[in-house]
Amino acid sequence: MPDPFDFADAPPPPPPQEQPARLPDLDALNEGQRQAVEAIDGPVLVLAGAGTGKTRVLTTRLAQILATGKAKPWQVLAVTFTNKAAREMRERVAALLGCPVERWWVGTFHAVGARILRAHAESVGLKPNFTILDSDDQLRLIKQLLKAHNIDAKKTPPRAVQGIIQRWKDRGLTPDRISDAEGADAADGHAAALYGEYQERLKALNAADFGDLLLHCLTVFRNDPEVLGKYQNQFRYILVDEYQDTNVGQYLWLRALAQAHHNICCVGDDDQSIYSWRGAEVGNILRFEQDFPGARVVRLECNYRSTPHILAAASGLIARNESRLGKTLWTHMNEGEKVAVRGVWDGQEEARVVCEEVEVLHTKGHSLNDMAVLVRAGFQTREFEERLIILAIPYKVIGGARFYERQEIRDAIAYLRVVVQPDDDIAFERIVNVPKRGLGPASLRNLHVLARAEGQSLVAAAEKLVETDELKPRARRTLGGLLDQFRHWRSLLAAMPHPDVTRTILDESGYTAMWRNDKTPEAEGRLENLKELVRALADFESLGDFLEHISLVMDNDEAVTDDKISLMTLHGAKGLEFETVFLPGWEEGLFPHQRALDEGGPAALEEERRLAYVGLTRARRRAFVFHAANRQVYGYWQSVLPSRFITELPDENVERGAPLGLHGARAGRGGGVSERTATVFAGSAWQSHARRSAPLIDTRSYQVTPGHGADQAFATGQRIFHQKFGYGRVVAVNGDKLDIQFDKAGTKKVIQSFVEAV
DNA sequence: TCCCTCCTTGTTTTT
DNA sequence: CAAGGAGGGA
Repeated sequence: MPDPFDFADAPPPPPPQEQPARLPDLDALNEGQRQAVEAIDGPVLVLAGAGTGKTRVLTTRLAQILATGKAKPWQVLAVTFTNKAAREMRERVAALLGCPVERWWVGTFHAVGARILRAHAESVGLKPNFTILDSDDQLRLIKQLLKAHNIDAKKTPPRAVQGIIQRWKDRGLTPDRISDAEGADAADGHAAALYGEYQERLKALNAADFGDLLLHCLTVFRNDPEVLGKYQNQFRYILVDEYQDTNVGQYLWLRALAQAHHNICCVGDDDQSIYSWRGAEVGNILRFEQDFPGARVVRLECNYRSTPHILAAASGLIARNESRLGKTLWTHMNEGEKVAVRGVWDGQEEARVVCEEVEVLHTKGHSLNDMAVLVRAGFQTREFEERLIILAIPYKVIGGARFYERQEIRDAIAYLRVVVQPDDDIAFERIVNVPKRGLGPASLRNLHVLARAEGQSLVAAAEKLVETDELKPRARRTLGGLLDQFRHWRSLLAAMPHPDVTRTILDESGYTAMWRNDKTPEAEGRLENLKELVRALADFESLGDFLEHISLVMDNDEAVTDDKISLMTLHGAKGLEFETVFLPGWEEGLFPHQRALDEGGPAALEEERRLAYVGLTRARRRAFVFHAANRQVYGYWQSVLPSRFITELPDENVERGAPLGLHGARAGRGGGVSERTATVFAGSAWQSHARRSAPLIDTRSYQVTPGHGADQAFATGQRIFHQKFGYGRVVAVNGDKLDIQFDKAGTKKVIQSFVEAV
């Protein structure tokens, strides 16, 4: 597999072979699409409604720019949000041109950001080989920081801190730009300080998190106009997919890069903006014309996907939103069926009815690949899975635990990371006691203390520590053995293909054996996954390449060869389409979700409505909406009301079907039901916001430096004190290691920073 | 150091 | 209800 992030170092010597690119055929496009393709110069916003051929416009436009010679491939920057989208873009443009395109900048925001950052890492205090941390690593780091400050993880949940920091990064805010007011009310007022320290730690670890990949770019651009100028001039044409999902940081990044040529083309649909909760700013797309003066706006409103009823139902629904640019989708298609709305008794019946319909369609010859169940929340898939298993209908759950997020894969990768980059403390900590080797928190604390005092990485500290008597003999031997293994594996890298090295590492470390001895039912699958990992490794040039790839590419596309119905969340369904779509769980509290209602106000309700719009517009020919009268939430049975979105669907496009199993539900609508619903939702989870004032924590009580000897010089004969061994006298000095004759403990080798002069 | 029990907490998720 | 984390006891 070619490395999808194989960007050229910019700008390279022109490729020797001028490629025989063919001009894309514009006659196949409709009027709007052609306008969007031909408006090459200047800022352009393409408002592409669902199913209006957005990708086609984007790819044809790219092909056009390249084929007419308006720009060389490396002068074109095309950014997407997912690797899948980037891959698709590459493939389709290559197909249009009839030849592969080399050295162009097509990738996700993060991949492109990483590429730029590696070239200028020094100016933000990183080395070019910095590690990219994922959210799991981040969390680990934040927990450490909380602990170091004696901050109660119950009052200040690490997850919350992580979220706050991430949101700040989304907005392009470095720690020095957090206003006092803002810092004060986040996470008991700790967040601002923690953010600063978190960044310091990352720098010390030579690591960047996902947010940093863009945030550091912004800093580089800000501090170094020459570098910025280089990229501004290089990128003659910039294309952005899914612009409605960009956050402030991404917007600033794009605006900075587009300053020289102003040829930026953003494609998006404000009605499909469903990621505000992770920092996306619909405002970016709503404001485009002000941000880029002289911008041309092209609307794509001819829908090639859905039947008129489906389209009208979706349009009628989304028309209730206030903050939108507004589009009127239309279609040439024949009428088709109305959107079917069905009430059922409970979740089980819902699953039963849906699966019956699936079976009926399947026996009529419809492929399962053409059907999908789209749910609001992940837990909803369970009932469908159970039912599908009973009926022996093949299914796939999309967006479950991803391959690279599985425990065993992350462990294996941590081993590789330590071998490739010994300073990777996060990875080291993850595997130092996996499998269990008796190097628990106590030994680790020792390492930490030393590493902090000496400003070194854990592995470096460990190398030093095993030379001394600081550790108990057993721990010392184990740690020494582990370090020897690291060295050994590192030396293998030069001599052996990296998949073999990996297998060796997994075997020799005892990691494989650990799972082989594990009697739980998952163990076998985990071993399978490890094999799969080794197999996947063969596709990469080197371990380094592989690690870069997986830190950025967390996707796992399954083979789509066999016929299976898809189960996924509405979020996961964006960008996909199916002949038949089932939309269960349209109930107040679940969809729109109670949490959105409680926390996000009217804006959040509009986002939920957009989510409903996305769901409906995934359907080509058939859409079924379901609502149950009773649903089990957190183990309790609740009576629930049909979603307001059901009421908002235009009557003429909806067939409100035989009222199945509404015996209790609708009848009780007048009073008791809604009251009970209200009580249940009011009572449960949404008090997480209640903030109690915490006593101020005395951070001085935590001491990082063990002794005071770190920067002291010791001379032979000097009296000293050591935390563990007590008083003694220096008998020899070897650099920062001392031989001490202890009064009680005999002669020991210890590290200077562990003793203090008395 | 490890294991067990108790308690809390429950969307959506890419990179 | 169910999972994950924290804290306590062996």
